[in-house]
Amino acid sequence: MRVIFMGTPDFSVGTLEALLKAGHEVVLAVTQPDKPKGRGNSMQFPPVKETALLHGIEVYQPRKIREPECIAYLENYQADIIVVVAFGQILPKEILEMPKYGCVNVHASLLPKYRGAAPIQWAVINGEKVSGVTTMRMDQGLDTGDIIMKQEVALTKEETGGSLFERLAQTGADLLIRTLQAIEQGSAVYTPQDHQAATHTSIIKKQLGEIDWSKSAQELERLVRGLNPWPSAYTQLHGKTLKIWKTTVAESQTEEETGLEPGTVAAVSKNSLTVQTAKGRLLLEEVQLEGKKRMTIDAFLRGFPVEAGTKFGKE
RNA sequence: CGCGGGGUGGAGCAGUCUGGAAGCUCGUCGGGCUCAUAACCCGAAGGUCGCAGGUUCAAAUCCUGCCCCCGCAA
Repeated sequence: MRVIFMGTPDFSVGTLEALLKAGHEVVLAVTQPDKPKGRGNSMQFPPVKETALLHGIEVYQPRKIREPECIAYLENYQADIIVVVAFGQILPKEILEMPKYGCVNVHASLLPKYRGAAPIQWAVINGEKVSGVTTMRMDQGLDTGDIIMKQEVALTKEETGGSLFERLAQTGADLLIRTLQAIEQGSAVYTPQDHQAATHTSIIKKQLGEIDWSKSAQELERLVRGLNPWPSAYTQLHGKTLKIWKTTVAESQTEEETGLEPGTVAAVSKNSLTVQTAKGRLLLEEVQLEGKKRMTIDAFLRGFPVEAGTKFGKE
C-alpha cells in the first residue's frame, strides 16, 4: 500500500522499518521539527527522520499539521493509508478522512485502558502484570477510535519503562503489519471501545521522579522501574541530586517500624543501604550522584560514606 | 557560545584554594588465624595524577588550549 508514516521518537522507528520490510511503499515520513537537544543545545534530528533519511524516504516536518497548506501538501501523495505511531500532534478531521483506509494508530496499551501520553511508564509504575499494544482506526478523540487488533505482553518483575518500551515497540510493529494485511484483505474488524472502561494517563513530567518517602516501599520500587531510563527517579542527599536507578523492597519487615521518619537511612553496611519509607524499607542498589556516573551501591558507599540516620530528600 | 560538577594504581573517592615525598575505603596476589568464611591479622604488586604546551629550583596542585564523562535547564 501507499503509506504516509507519522511518528517521532524511537518507539516509532521499529514500525517504520517493519513497514519497509513488509514491502509497503512509504511515500512520506512526517515527523516533528528538529529541536535543540542535549548538552550545548545542539540540533538533533528526531529518530524517525534519521531512519527515513537512511532509507531515502522524503521527510516532512510541519510545525502545525493542522494548517491548511500542510493538509494540502499531504493530499499530493494520494496515500492509501496513514500510519501514526507516537507522532505528537493531533490530526484534524480532514487528514483523518483523507486516505481510503483512514488513519491507523499503534498505541502502547490495551485500550481502552491507559489512553493518553505515557502508557508504558504508567503501566510499570502502577504495577500492572499485563499490558500490550492496540491498533485502532483513529477518530477525532484522543485514543478513542475503533479497535482493530490487540496483542498482550506480560510484564516481568524487573520490567523497566525502557525494557517495556522496547518490547512494545517491537510488538507494535508486528501488530501493525498484521493489521494492514487484514485491512488490505478486507478482513479487518473494527470494534468500538468500551468508553465506560477507559482510563487516562497524564504526560510524565520530570517532577514525577522526585521520590516521596511517605509512600510505600513497593510503590517507590515501581516508580523507580517505571521512570528508568527516563526521566529517572531521584531524591536529595546533602543537598545534591541523587538519581535512584535500581531498588528492591526489603524482605523481612517483621520488626516494628521503629519510629524512623520516612526517608531516613535505616541501615548501612559496606555494600547495602536501606531507607525507611512510610511502609516498609527500600534497599538502594544502583544510584547516581549529581555529576557522577551511575554505580552500584557498594561502589558508591566506598567513595561516599553514608551514615545511618542520614535523611534523604529536601531539607 | 544556556548554567554547573568531574577525569588521581583494577573500582569508588581525598588531596588542588594556601606548589615541595601518591593518601583513604575496597579489589587483586602471597602468607597467617579459624571447623569455616564475603570475617580478622601480616605483607606485596600495581599510577604517564585525561592530553598538549607554559610558569617555576620544584606542578596532581598555578596559567593556556584540546579531548572525554556527568547533573540542571529546554
